[in-house]
Amino acid sequence: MLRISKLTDYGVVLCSHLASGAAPRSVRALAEDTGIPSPTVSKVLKSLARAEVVTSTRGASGGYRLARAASEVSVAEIIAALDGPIAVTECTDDSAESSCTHETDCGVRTNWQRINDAVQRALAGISLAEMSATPHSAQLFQIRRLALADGTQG
Amino acid sequence: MLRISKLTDYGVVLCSHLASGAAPRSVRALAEDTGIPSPTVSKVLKSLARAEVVTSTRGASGGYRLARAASEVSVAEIIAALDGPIAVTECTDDSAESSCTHETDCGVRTNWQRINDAVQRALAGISLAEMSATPHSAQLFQIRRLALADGTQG
DNA sequence: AAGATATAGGACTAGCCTAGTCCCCTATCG
DNA sequence: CGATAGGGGACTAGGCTAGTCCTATATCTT
Repeated sequence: MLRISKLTDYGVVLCSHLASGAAPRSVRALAEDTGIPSPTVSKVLKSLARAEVVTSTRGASGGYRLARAASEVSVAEIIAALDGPIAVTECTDDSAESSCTHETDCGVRTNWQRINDAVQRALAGISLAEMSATPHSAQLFQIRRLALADGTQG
Repeated sequence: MLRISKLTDYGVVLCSHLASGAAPRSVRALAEDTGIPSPTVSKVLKSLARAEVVTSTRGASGGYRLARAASEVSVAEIIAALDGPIAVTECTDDSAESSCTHETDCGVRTNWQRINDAVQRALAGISLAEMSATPHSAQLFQIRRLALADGTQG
């Protein structure tokens, strides 16, 4: 299915909500806004905080904020924070290369790597600001930034 | 992880092997060549046959062949045959839209759809012939064809 | 015609991973 | 000092993936 996890989807939605205001928002408030159960909201934001996508403030009237401007946070970052590094196949993963014992036979491997890079590049080129854009302003969503041609022809 | 399933990976490897010759290859022979257990090889090829990516010949000296030239089979097809339609999020899937009850709130949705299309387009632009290319001929692998700019700005 | 070869289709199972929950600790504000 | 809010991690249930196996069917060879 080539599908990202639900938690990652939540992450994008939550960050998108955070992008709409500068004040820290509590887990509870975000849970109410998004309909995502609060323990799950908490879990997602904890991971995002560790990846320095969001920052947290403890104590009364604390909560979470985006660590940077929405335009400076890429979708790829959010995915990486919650789902681990983007690896389309096991071959393209950092670890566990021993599981594929016929790498020499496997001419396919290098090219999976390229596809992986391409997908990575695509997701890195999309900012949270663009993801948060309403459908009405979809014209502002420069899908052209997804173009993968740049810099991959080396 | 944004990862395709192992079966899909196998599918690409198997098709890649099939691309190297015109004669039908049996499950057993392919299993020996690739190191993939033969029941699994069988399962994968059955799915690919149903999707008309490969054709089968029964009986003695039968086996599987590519249904078309390797240059005419896209990676996206193989993924779709084995993993189902490409759907990065649940929102972008055809069915089960009821699971997301806050679609109106969710400005993110339309943009996931675009990302989905972009990934789809990327994978559709890569042929099996290109995937099968050895690393040495990697320069022939026109990653430029991954460019997603074309036709997505409507 | 008979037997060997090879796929078709589908049922079934084990194991892993995701999603979600919960608990206790620490920090900050009033 | 107490209330609020996040930090960290353990734990569990469910679903999905990967893999196996069995029987039926088609084709070739002798």
